[in-house]
Amino acid sequence: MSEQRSKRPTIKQLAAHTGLSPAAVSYALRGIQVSRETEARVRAAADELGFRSDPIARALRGGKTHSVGMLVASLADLYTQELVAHVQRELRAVDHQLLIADSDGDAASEIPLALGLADRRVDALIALPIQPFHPGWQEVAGLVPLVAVGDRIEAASTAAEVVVANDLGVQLMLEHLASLGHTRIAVLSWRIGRAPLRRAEEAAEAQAERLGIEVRLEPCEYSFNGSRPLARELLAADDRPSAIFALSDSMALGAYAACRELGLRIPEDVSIAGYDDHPVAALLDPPLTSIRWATERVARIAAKLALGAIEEVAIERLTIVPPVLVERRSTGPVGVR
Amino acid sequence: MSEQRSKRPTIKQLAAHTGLSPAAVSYALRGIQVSRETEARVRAAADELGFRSDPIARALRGGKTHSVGMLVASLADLYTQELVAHVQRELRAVDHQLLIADSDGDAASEIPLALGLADRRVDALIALPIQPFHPGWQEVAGLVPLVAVGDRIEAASTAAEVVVANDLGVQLMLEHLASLGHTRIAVLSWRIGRAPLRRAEEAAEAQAERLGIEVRLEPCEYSFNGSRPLARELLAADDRPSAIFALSDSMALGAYAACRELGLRIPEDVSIAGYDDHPVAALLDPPLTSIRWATERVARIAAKLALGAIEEVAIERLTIVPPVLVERRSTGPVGVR
DNA sequence: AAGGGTTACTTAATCGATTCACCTCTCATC
DNA sequence: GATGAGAGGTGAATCGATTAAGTAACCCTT
Repeated sequence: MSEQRSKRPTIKQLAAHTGLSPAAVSYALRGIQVSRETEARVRAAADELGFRSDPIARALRGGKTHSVGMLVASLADLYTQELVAHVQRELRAVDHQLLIADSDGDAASEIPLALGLADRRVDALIALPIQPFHPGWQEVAGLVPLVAVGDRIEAASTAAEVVVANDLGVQLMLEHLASLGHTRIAVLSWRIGRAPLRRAEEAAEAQAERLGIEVRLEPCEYSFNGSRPLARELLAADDRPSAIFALSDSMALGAYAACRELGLRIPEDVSIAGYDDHPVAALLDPPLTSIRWATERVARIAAKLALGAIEEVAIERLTIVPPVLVERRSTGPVGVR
Repeated sequence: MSEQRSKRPTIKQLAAHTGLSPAAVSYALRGIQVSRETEARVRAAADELGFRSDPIARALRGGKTHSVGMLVASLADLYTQELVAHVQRELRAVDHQLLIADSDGDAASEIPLALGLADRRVDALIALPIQPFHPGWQEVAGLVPLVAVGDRIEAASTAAEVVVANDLGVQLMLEHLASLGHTRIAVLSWRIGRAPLRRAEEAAEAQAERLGIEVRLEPCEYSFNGSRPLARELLAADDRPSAIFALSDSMALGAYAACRELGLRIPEDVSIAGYDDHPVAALLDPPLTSIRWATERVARIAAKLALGAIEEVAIERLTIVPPVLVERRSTGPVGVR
């Protein structure tokens, strides 16, 4: 079973091969304090033996690991996947590795996972927190530069934050729906009633009052298939809402499926709205009205901030991304019943 | 700028705190060769000081890192994202970390990325290779247990392989389309004309001959938005195909969008078929006919195999997953022109 | 009471790279 | 020809945990 694992050349073997000391080789590889000639000789030997510096050893000694951690709340979610993909692309461009941890909606595991990433000596940590108030973030931020995305982390001194103004996004959508005559709207939220969705929920309630419409918050499993039964139940009821506003495109997809199962037309019988404006949203039938907050841009900003924090250059401490309403054809005027 | 990074308690501090030697603490934490009393004392001290064993130091010494690497060809792709999400979930259940590298379709970077993951001492590596023939895999497999997914890696002694019988999948779909009367079919493939898609392409050509139909292979950008202009061009031509078979649901989505732009009805004017059967496929309008190969199951198998290889238990060396045709409403009989 | 076998530790080496402190030349300067 | 500076190295400690080898104490046996 246990095959023989080959071992790669170390700096010590390079030293033996070139007749230098390990220290000299180390310096040579980084081109400091050595003669041109020695440097060339070491590089040649390194190429010949296929030497790759061991990131683990370097990390232990305290150097950079060229890796960035990312803590997400649900890798099953479409927009999170987008975010991850774009961050990964940014990092790849500068030869950094991405380590992913997924709390899978479990608030209690969030801090331990973040600490676990810090223990692995990631040079920076990008987090999409679900518990921004947890004091544990303080410890995390003490171990590694922390970039918060989506919501502010109140409990710690983060290196930077990229905040999406979700209260504005919720406002835009509810205004849009209200202007179409909707007065009974179901808002699909996440089962964990915490930030950042808590803020979105608060915004929804505030807007409901302001606009004089009825908004019902429905805690939901966070995925296409999770929202499907809930949407079905809501739409089958006698007092069914005239519009469903899902706080994520993934959940909106579940609502689409429920409509089709029940034979309801979108938007004639019920309006459906999403959040995130995932690329898929525009390809649905009908195309989904959603709130765009430029996932790709946010990902790029987050990655740049993380890299900036690593280099210890001055970075923007707080970036606020205003979302916009993308009106497509899944929302329409309230029909006659 | 440079904030003070706090340092966590080490085994040495635990030793000082308990009056034991570092070695004794190390043993105690793993419950071997120590008295019950000492073990309890050490554990209590560990809890008190908030001790977490340093995975980097452990890795350097040669122990397990409790992390698994995953090399993918396109994190932007829906099915890859699914795969990653499910693998991550399996790993999380046993407290392992996932490290991701994305070659982004660049064949040349595949081996270096794999080696980079091996350098980080992942306990096992799950790879979705785009260059299964590359001799570099031999070196990778020599460094870390290698689990190949999607296609066999010919060039190396892998620990295990999970192969999807894509030739069968292609056959099923083309037979289905042929039985509906389609004789001119465009197959959207990937721009990198390599395995595993090369095998799918070969299968397509073989089936075309067998079934007596015309199949045109169209190399394509690998994403929704990438396939959109190509599909549009194909469908706008005079000799447009009566069916489009995209070798990934992501690309099928682009074809949907192209149809809508051109005012073509699915499946009356053109049939669209996908591959992978992503959860979104069933939610489209019309629901997408696709080939299911149970992404979640494959992910679970791959994760289990990786973990099995780590534990050095006997594992299935070759698992072949037969895909099945999921017939939905995006494919139909050829209409009259 | 001497010998054998456990148990519960301690000491020191190890993993691979980095870095501090030191050493030895060479060369310019007065 | 002594002084000093700087270039180009070397040796050893270090990061934190693991582990082989060694030791001291103790119990049991004959």
